[in-house]
Amino acid sequence: MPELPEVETIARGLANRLTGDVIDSVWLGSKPEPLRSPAPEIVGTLESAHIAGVRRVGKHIVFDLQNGGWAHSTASPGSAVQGRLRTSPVKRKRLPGKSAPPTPTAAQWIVHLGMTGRMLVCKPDDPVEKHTHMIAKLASGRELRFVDPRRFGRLSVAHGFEAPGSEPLEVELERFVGLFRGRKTPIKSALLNQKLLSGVGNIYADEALFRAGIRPRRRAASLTKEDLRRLYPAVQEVLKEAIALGGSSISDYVDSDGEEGFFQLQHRVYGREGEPCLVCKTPIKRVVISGRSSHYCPKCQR
DNA sequence: CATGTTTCCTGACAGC
DNA sequence: TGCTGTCAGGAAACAT
Repeated sequence: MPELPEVETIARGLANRLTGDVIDSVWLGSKPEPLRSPAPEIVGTLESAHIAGVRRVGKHIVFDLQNGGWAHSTASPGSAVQGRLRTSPVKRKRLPGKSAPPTPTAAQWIVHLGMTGRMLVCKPDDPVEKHTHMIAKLASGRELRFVDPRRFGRLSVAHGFEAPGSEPLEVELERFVGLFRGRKTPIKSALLNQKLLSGVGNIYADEALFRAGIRPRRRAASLTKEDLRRLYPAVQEVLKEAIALGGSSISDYVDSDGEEGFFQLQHRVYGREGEPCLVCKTPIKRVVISGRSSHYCPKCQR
């Protein structure tokens, strides 16, 4: 399941392979769930667009596009107000005083992989996998395909896309501490809250809490400054180590080259219910917190 | 607003 | 073999 390290790995792979290419045409499947922007807007933004770069923002893959097929400035801000498309992450920041921008050439294509989403760089004659929801034909002759059996993934286009929460690898300690102030929710849930930190998922939340010696059910507000001083580097270290190993592969995740990550070999609590703690041999416990399975050592974590 | 619960999805797997 | 039920989980929707 792609969290920050997996998305980072995938985005890097896509950047290496796709930067400089051009999207010639786009095919969208018939399933509406993956689309978070109106289909015509996605197609219009992507077709003829030059891929200037690919990066990760939180758990999102962001394709930076230039010279899209549409003069995108007029994509009506009010048109998607209704119905199920209301939360399109399209945000527009117009400079006050400037008249209608003549040539806004920068747009972003945002891909969230959800649980089972994959971005595959294929040859045109590669068999099209089941649950393929999008195919972008590239000027290089290759195809970029979005495959997602469970359809928790999301596609959208935006201008000035920003994640709602702080980047875990960039946030400063003071701000990190402030994120949890006064929150009655369990620290595990707070770590998963993307509006606080963008990119931490279930695996790395459990792993970071283990390294910091903090039980997942502790109320966030109850953590001492000392607790948070341990949690802060724990989160960053676990993410960095995972990125260095290409992420974790539990079942669904494969990066854009089809390679699996290896960080799952480093998991100390996640998926180890009943197995001995690697530090003290106490059996690892599993509990459910806000519907998320959470793993911890009852002795090492307080 | 903050927080907790339900819902969306399909494939894998256990049990019969 | 084939069926049924359960589980996995990110994040939006909904309820409190």
